Amino acid sequence: MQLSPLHQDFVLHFGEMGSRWGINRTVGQIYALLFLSSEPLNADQIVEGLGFSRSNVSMGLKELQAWRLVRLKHLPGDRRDYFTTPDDLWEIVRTLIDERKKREIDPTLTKLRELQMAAPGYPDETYANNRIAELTSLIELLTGWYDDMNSLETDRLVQLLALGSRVQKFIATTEKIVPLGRSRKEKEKDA
Amino acid sequence: MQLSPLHQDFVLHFGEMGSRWGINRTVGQIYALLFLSSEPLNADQIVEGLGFSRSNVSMGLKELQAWRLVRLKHLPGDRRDYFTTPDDLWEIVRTLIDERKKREIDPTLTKLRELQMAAPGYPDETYANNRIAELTSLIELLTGWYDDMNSLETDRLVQLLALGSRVQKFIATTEKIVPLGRSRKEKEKDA
DNA sequence: CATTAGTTTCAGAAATTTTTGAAATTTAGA
DNA sequence: TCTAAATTTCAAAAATTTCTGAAACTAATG
Repeated sequence: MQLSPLHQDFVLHFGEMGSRWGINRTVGQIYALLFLSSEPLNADQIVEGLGFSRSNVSMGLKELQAWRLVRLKHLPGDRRDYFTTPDDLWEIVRTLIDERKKREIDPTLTKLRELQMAAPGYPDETYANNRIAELTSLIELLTGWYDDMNSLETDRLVQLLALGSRVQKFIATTEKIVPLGRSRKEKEKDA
Repeated sequence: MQLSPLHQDFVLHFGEMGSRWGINRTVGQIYALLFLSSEPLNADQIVEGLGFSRSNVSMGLKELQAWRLVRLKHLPGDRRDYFTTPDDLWEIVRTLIDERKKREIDPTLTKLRELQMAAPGYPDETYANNRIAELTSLIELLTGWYDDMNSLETDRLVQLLALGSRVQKFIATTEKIVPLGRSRKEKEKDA
């Protein structure tokens, strides 16, 4: 399979960007190829298209599966594995963010909480302990918000994204009419 | 300067995570050390604390400056460069996201737009062209939303984050009373 | 149960990135 | 302008990551 110039360009770009996204060139290119392909592809077709060794492609596919970024398909009367990317781009985005959060943020949050537990053992390091506490609650706010938004249906999510910072103004102007109800939980926290 | 166990633990963690965040171990550790330090540090103090070579620290500091993640300070009567991280964590988060966006997303958006321009030249590749168009508008929605949110003052931003997906419900219930005004621009687009 | 198409593993080769020490450059003040 | 402290550059060494080909493994089918 000879790649068209369009595919070529797209695939090479994703390969180059791969390293910035914390995946390698091979994985980036394989994903790009699958992303543009209307039909599922098997490992040999990928080898043909990209010119990597068979084993490299196998590794790459394994990594993409670990990231939950590709789906495995089987064609009738063919026992080879075929791979696709989800049709729904929002599903891809959600997976991508979930997995990056899992790899890049969760371990740090765990470590920060652990350090915070140990803080009384370092009574002289007030500044450092404060920084750690501040960082922890900031990350907790952000990840909590993310979990919350992630629970929305895509349509609702898109609606909010399109609204952008105007929600702010919206809330401000309507608050006089319909007071912004904070949850009971929050009020108790403050009290 | 011998690092306390608290510093040690924090610094080593950031070093390890560095590779997942697209920076290297040295850079991660230098940043962590500066982050916990109440006072600005000069290169030699960092060398002492972390045990890297002087030149490695110099490179690392240069990279952190390229990321706009450290500030340069000068103490009176001392011509060495001293470095700190901003007191305000939100400033750090904003810089971090801006820079990652610049490195990880903007180049791809540029490439996607370029490919989209060229689409009429590939009339047979309908599926690929559609995928590219869809991906472009999704990324544009996300980055547009981000730019918008980024323009908010921190207090407002925190308010919205704390509210989370409840804005959704809030909008839904109040819309009957105060209709959700889409901007004129948007209405014209639809027409 | 032997064959064979398909896939994975793994040790070493190749490529890339990180780290270092020595030399070069910069700059503030004598 | 000269000196010396401070910093940066750069080529090579060290470490790490990626990639390959050969061998091992797996499982469907005759």
